[in-house]
Amino acid sequence: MNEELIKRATLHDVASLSGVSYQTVSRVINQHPHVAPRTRQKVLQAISQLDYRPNQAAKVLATGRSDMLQLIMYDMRYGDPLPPMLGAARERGYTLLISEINPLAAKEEIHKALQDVANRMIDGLIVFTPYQFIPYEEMREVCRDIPFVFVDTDPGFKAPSVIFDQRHGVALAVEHLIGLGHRQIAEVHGPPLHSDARIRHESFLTALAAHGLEPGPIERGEFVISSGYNATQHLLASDKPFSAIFVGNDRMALGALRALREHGLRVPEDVSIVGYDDMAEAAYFMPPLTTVRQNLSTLAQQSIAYLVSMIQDRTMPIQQRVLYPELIVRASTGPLTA
Amino acid sequence: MNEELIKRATLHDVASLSGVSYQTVSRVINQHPHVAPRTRQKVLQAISQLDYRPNQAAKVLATGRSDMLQLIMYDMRYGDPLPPMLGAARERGYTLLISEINPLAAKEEIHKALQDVANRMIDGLIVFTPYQFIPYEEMREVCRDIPFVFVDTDPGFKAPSVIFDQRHGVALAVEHLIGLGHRQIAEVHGPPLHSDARIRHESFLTALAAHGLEPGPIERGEFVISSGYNATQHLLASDKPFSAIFVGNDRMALGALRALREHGLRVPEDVSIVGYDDMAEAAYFMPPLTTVRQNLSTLAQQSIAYLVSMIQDRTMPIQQRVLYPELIVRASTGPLTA
DNA sequence: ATTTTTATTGTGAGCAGTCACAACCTCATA
DNA sequence: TATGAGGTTGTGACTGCTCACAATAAAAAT
Repeated sequence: MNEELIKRATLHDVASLSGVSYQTVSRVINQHPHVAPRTRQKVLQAISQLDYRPNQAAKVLATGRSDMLQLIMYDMRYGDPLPPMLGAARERGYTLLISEINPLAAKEEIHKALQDVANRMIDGLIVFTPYQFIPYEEMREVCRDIPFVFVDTDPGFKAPSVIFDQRHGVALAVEHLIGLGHRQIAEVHGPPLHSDARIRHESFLTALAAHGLEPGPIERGEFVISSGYNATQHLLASDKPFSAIFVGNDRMALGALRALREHGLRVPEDVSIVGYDDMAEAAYFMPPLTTVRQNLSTLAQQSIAYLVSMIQDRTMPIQQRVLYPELIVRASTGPLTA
Repeated sequence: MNEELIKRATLHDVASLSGVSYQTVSRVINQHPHVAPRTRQKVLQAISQLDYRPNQAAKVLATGRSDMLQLIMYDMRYGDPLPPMLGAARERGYTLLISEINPLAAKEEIHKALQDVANRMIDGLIVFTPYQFIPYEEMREVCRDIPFVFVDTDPGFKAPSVIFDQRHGVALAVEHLIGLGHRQIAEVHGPPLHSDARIRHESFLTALAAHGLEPGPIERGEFVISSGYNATQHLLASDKPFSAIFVGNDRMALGALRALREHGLRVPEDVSIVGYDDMAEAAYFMPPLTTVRQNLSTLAQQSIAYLVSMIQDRTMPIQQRVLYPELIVRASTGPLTA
């Protein structure tokens, strides 16, 4: 009764049990046409009898394809894009594997990590890191012939990429504030190494300049809640007045709300606040946050679609697909009160 | 100059270039001892000259090991446990792959998804789904000889598992409220199919009973913000009075805070609130949320450690490792005011 | 100097599939 | 009845690596 050592059934086991060749079994498994219904039946019967499961590693080795895509993220706690990415991949018949990489790590370490990924016989790679952490040519070299798409990287980056036009998003936010009468607009931006943070910051200055306005006080945060809190305290301590704050992401905006409240300032009566990202909680902040939403479903769809088309057609030209964000107006912004 | 079709170098290419056998090359790659330094040098030289990269699929096929673990989550948006899990796996020399499964899907679909995972030549599986979605024996059958650990499942579930003693966590929360003088405690619990939600709910009733108290009004939510908001409105509409609410998770607590505020009730002066999970934002709620924290690092460490020990020793007995949560007291709870 | 030990290398046979090709069988058509 | 067309099956040669074993060389012990 010692069934410990029963080996997994292979294609050949199934073949000999059902009295056909291994090739025929392979055909049945891969849904090839040109298999007689009766034969197929026999094979399927043998498969279930032996509880046969095809060995993926062997398949990958033989075909050179794995039907797996890998998504590389820079921070797993920011999980919002994951469900749409998984969905988009699945829709196209791919399994999406997810892993993390630290874009601020030493160059060698990054290379090692990327090579590791590239060797795992993956059909394509999505690099979701708003850090310009590796040049295109270097990436090509590391990845060999594995196609990859950058997501959320710099505009104008000459590499396969899908991005949001954050300049546009920031302009929407700033114009909204200006439309409400605000002229002295402060800013809390994120870490400059973070592409999104840098672009949003630059766009903020550009947008103000386009309207002939000088920026109000500016502080730097790190995209985490506490840094938004601290930065806002610094804003309040500065002698430059302001009636609104543009905050680089929603998380920091949450910190900003607390700082203002502790200072006895009401939002939006005393200070208006605009965030960025429209995270799930933003609608439930006190008050609900006006913010810029980027449609992550679209982003995921486009990224996967682009990647898959590169897999299928190696001559696919490099392009940058640009998507547009939208402004979500809630209660954290209001007209300037004299 | 057509370098399109350069094939990837193989072990044999390296071998012939460096004038040794393929086996020796293999030894160099796998850091085996018993390779003469000079030989190793020659081989390494050839490897870098050919830019050789070992083919993982072939390795997996030949060894039957992949040095990969897979983590199955039920909801990717809940990304908090991911970083510690990735770290814990990496520390032990494993790459962690992450994927999602819908525990409420049809049984067949779940089986298919699990088989898919199991066939991918993975060394071990962590199932992080607080849903009793598959019996132990069935899971064994699907996974064959691949070890797996359930995380965050029911206490007393006879399967390899790592859980938090939520009964204890809830008791801490309830006793905290009772200690503040509260006697009429309402509850917003999560969906009963969700193990955590159910256990927290049951523990809430038990904890009250242990102190001879009747529960206040009880509403059901779905663990998302809006449901906490709605449920709390229902609580307020009921005729049962209460001075505190125990909310099944922090997200719903956020909704509850808004509902109370809109109702003109102050927290904690009029109503105290305790949440569960201690999500990153909880400290920045208005007011900062008193909640129950579960140390996810410890959870990750223990899960991976247990899984790895099962991989290394197939006779490892089934056990359930129980960890303890702690109460984090913030400003959302205060003494009962007559 | 001879034996034993130990370090270093090479050989055959897998691992579990796929692909390209060839061979066979029908069946309808000329 | 012969002839192709096409559906159906089988064969050989791969995919790139590791394992167990054997063979050799060098060093240590007798």
